[in-house]
Amino acid sequence: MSETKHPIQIVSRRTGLSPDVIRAWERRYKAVKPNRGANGRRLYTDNDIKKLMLLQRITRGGRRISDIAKLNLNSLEDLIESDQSATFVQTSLANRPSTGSVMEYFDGSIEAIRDLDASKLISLFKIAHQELGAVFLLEDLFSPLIQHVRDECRIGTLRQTQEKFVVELMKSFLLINSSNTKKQIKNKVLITAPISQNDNLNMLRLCLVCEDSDWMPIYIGSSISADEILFSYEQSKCSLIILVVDPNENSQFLPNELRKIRSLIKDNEILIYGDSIYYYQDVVKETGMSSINNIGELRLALNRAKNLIDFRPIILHAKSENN
Amino acid sequence: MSETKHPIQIVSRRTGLSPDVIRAWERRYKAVKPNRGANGRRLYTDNDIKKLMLLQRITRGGRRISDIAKLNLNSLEDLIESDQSATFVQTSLANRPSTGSVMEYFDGSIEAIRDLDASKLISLFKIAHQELGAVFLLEDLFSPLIQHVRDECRIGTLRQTQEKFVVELMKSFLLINSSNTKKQIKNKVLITAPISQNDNLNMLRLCLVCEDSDWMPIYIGSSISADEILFSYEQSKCSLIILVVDPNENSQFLPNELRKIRSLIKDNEILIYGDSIYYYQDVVKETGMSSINNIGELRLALNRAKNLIDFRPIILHAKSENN
DNA sequence: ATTATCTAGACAAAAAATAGACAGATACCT
DNA sequence: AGGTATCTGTCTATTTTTTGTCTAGATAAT
Repeated sequence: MSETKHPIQIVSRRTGLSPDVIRAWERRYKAVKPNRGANGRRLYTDNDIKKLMLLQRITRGGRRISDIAKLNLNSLEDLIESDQSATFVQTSLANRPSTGSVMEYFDGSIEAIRDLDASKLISLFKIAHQELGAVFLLEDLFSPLIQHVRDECRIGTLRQTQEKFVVELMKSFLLINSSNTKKQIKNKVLITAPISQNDNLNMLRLCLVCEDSDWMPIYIGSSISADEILFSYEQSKCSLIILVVDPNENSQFLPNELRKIRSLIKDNEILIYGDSIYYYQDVVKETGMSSINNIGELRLALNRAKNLIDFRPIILHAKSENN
Repeated sequence: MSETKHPIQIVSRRTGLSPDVIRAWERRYKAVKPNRGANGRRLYTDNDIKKLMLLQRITRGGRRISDIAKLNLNSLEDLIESDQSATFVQTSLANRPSTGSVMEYFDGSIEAIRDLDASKLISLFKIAHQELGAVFLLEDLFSPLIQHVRDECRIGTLRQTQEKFVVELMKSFLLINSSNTKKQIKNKVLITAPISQNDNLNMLRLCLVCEDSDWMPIYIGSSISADEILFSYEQSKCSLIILVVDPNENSQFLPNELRKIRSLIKDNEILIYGDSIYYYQDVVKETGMSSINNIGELRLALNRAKNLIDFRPIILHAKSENN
């Protein structure tokens, strides 16, 4: 099958080696011996390419090309494997003394945000997370930080990009590091936002609170249509739904969307969380959802729901079986 | 059946090749042998057009026309396939020793995605990350996984929510865990996408490659306006910019946006990365940016740029001081 | 008359080859 | 440590080949 011969350009692109290097390796170490076409141009086989790719990787790992150029494919693959496993041993996490207060994290974060230095910011977050735990990380560091960045943005000291940057990182950090709890959680809660809603950071905050209240949050992101919400709710066997609404977005469709959701999910409690849900009071009442204005109310509602479910654990998903 | 014959003008329009080129390819390499009408004009069949389109794509991809002109349709399709897939899989080897465990991660991930179980998926990712390292995690697990999920989505076995779910988690995971290198990296590269572009996962993939080539990626997300890009570029003292473009999005504004960026950032090299930048060839050439088609090319460009910078380290940010 | 197409040849940019040089690392040897 | 030698990726200069484009003159179509 390897009838196809490749010109040096293609080899270069596939291997990431410059044509100069490829020729040098041939000239100096006979790493590959491509045949020539009638016109003197090199024509490489698939095996040549494979070998060059291996060589490229191994040399980037620190070996000298002269030592390995003459090896055959199998030896090279063995080599790459042993090199690979050797690097694993190296990367062990250093023990970090728990220094510093939240204030230091804050200042360090600001600096990292100013420089758009993601790795610095993340390592700060990691340390803070270890020291403070998820909830306090959010309340004591993230919240004031995002507040501060938004203020600075408004007066022009920081840029929109920097706000996006930090929000994105916080979001990802929470998403990846929030679910570290080892404790057994049985009750699941679906956290999402209907179509045209986008405040992901806030939603992740709710995830944390839920986890803190012994609920297992199922977070499926925002801008989710009614039937996707239904599907996720049934699929993950949640016993509660929290919809996050954000009045800043253009939300003329929200009332209708809420009605659609309710028509699909009839039996269960649905909480609506948002800073200013009073705009939608009427629809909320009409659809029989419970509006939640702040974290305290959320905690109360979560506990109430938990007791309710513990009381009648079986009935909840009766509906999903009719499908 | 295929009685319809096409004049050269039509062929030119359909293939994107100039009539001159089409004739030259026939004269020099007998790429196609159109019959002539009574008047001596060339009349091309649908198959001719198909072949010319394939030839066009392959030559754009770096092969020489003289090498491929005489191949038949099937060989050409194989070739385009292998070149294409080479850009995707690229670094992954056919038989890696860890295939067994990767397979387990894969199956476990599918299950977690089905259940929308974020914590399970993340802990799988974490283990895989430790075992494979960032690059192989992406190439051997994430790429096939996302491919599979998208396929399942298309045939309806998985839902849109589940695709969003896994993409979001992968994105966050990469963002948080990619920058773990301890090595000293001096050169920074800004990775972003202009307004109305959104393929974040791909961008994070580029971040990994950059890191692998000893560049420090500054990732500021997508849909960034020209002046925000300028700001980030100066603020973080990058010496290189990579713009990721995604032709799927509605991108009628892209050419103008590129011009705007170039007008703000005159002196430095700007790379454009995307699967099909051909569409924008003209603007790319006009703005003097370098188009990058695949990871191999990116590696080359990064190395070249690094050498360029090492050679003249001071001149680079002279411009930002005139402000 | 204008436009499109054809042939044949010419041209310049790009790509590839060879040989040699150079400079930053790395290794080796006092 | 310090000096020397080697390694190695890149670059230069020059030649040859490839290849897209252009020109000019002729012919046919609209």
